[in-house]
Amino acid sequence: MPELPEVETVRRSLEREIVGRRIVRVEVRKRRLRRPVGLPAEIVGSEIVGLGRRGKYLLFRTDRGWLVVHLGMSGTVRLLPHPEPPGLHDHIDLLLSGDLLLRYRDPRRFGLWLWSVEETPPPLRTLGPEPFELDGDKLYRSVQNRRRTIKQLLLDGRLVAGIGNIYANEALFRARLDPRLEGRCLTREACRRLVSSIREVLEEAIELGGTTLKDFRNGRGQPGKFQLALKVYGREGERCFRCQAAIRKMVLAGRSTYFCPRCQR
DNA sequence: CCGACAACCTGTGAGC
DNA sequence: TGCTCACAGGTTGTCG
Repeated sequence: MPELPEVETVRRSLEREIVGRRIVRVEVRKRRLRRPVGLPAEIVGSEIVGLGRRGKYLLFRTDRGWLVVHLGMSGTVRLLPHPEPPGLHDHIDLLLSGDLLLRYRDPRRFGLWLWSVEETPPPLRTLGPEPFELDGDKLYRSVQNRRRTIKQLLLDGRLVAGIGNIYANEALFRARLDPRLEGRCLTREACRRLVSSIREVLEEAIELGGTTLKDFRNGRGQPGKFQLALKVYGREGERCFRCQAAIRKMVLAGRSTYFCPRCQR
């Protein structure tokens, strides 16, 4: 579910409410996520002093360390002003001072919760630059010898952080690049165009509160609106908004790939 | 080093 | 209606 714009949307929706509060109680009802949830006793009593994001990771900065959260495919975090009994798949609760409850739900359990005393624990160490810190020349250097397709390369977090399947498809459409092109086939010019397209699409998506295909919600339970602005994702057989050709769908490295066969070359 | 693929989970919708 | 199967927004480990 959540790619960079969705995680940023969640971050913004939570920040004001939670910064300055203490973590009063932690309840883990299901430890088995992507990795077993390990939250030390030290976390209880800590104060949340900031909420950041790196790629698709949410970073709760406390006065004692970092709580690192990844939402996986189906994770959601929401704030409940009044405690209510947990539902199926509500795996983790953080009770914050002032009786605010931060509740984590994750049906597929691909999410990640870990505590770290450093800002950059292992899963973040291999992450590539934020898309907003990337430039065309840097992207060009990292794809120029690669035989994998540009679509696969965009999905590789070691190259650039935060881009998932929806926005990889959308950025390639905007840059008018065929997702099947091998990385080494891209010109410097194409890389510059692609980086601009990535930035644009991510910024617009953040502006619209992310994409809600099905169950994405921000911390206040509100859906995003960017699904209304998608140009190719999920539009197989429909007309290209630019040239009217039929949008095609194919599977690339196991992921659904949508593109306009006429515009993207 | 690189790339392909399986694995980790549950829910849902299509097709029969 | 009910069953089975493929697929879904992500990451990581293994193997060749």
